[in-house]
Amino acid sequence: MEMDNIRVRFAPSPTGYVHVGNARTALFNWLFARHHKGKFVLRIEDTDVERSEQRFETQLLEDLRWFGLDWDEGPDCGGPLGPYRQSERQDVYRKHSVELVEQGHAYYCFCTPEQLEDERQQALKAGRQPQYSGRCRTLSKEDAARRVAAGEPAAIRLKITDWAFAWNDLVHGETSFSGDVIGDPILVRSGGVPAYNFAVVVDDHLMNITHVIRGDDHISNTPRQLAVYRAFGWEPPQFAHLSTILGGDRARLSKRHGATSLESFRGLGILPEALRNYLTLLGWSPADGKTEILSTEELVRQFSLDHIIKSAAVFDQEKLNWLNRHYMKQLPLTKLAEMAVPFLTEAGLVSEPLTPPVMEWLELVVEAVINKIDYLSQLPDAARLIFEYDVRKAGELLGTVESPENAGTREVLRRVTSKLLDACQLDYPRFREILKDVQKETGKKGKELFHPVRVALTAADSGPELEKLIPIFEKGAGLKLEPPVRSAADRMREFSNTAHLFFCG
RNA sequence: GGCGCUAUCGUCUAGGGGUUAGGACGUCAGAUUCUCAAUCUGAAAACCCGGGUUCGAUUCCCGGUAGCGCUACCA
Repeated sequence: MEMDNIRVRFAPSPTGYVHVGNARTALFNWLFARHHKGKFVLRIEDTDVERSEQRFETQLLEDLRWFGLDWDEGPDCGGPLGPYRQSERQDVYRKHSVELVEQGHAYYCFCTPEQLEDERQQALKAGRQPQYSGRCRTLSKEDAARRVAAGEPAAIRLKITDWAFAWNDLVHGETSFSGDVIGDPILVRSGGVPAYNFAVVVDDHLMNITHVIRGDDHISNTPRQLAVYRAFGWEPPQFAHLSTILGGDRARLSKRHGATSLESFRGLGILPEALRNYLTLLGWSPADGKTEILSTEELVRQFSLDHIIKSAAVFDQEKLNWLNRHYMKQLPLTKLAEMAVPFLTEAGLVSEPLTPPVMEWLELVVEAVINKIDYLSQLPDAARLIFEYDVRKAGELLGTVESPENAGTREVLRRVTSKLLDACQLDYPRFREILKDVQKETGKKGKELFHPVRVALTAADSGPELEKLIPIFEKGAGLKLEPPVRSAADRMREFSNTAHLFFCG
């Protein structure tokens, strides 16, 4: 295979929603270009997009950039073969379509949509192939030109003359279609808007695209496009068709399956490197067949079209989560704390100003809960027990401390509380000493000792290690945060008052 | 209806005419920890069906079935 001057493209429509399937297509193109040190071109298919929806393009580019892709030529950075927006290439399409008509490869079609729909329905009813009859094909050129000049609406159709279309698909191998299954396809709609199958071919050729890597829903479009290449006498690029991504119910992955857009993954706090790794694994595997965790550099190094699987894959959020957890743990705490800020702020757990000491403290917070979450947006919930203290909940979880059968628990909590209140400077070693003393005094140890203390301190019966929580409480209390974080002593004081620890038994 | 694409554990996949069919996520069990999580160890778990070809098919061929796509003046 000719591997010099590789040029690939990603040509999305700006809809304000980058589906993971499209993201994966973009990623595979990008990986292929980077692997071969070729060019990655971004082209916007916006012929149908309202001018007022221009903000969608901005959003699209931002999503792709967040995802970690960069492009050598595109609507924002330009390039030698622009413009890179289809809406700005209308003249190009017009010129090329007229050329085909003049050469006799295409013709004007005056059939109305209603007429065509009628024929279609009839063919379907009669069990025939619903296909354009070719009625306008035989109109004389002069006649057609006259009607067009008179302002009659006309579409332009391509004359299909070939018996068969075949190509060597880089993923699927030899693929072919018989020529008689496609009716003469529309090149330009009567409104003057070019049809997809025409515009892509013109663009891909004019932009010197060497490899077209796209979704396999385009396989059946390929013969139509091949026909356009042939009509122009252009050499077609190589094609590689990627399988579809399905949801758990084996239907195409769509919005109703949950998070399916780059934006939604970003909102969940999924790391782009995790998503890149996961999406690449969905349909591609490294040469050793075993490695699962591959950095983007490694993906670029190893990527190759011939390890792409042909069958559709079901999107598995659990596996993405697993990769995301991995990449989160790889991140330096400073970085992680920074990324956590928006999520914590939104949950109302922290507020400005986030001074350096506060950020340092947040690193401890993030570290304490990092292995309890799949992605960053779960962090506020996991860390809530640091920021909020619900004394009633603590009481409920511990049951009635007044009752006789809880005498042991009561004793533990009493002693811990008074020692905690006496301790002027609490850190974990000191806390540990206190518990040791209480253990000696009460004979309680292990779970019996720790559990009541944990519940009284956090109002939850599970959570991060007390070893991590104690310093977080103490340092947090010293920071004068808004809302404030309460110290261990403070929590115990309130608990003992509410539970009447010292007034019974 | 026609045409096309696809088919290995629940999921992502490796493999390939003779293998104990490999890895990963998830699940379950054990270890560990004050708890949950994390971690470590282990277990259960797959070649869609039928017919060829062959000494031998999960692998190659054909058919079926199922899923998906296209069948547009959608992209």
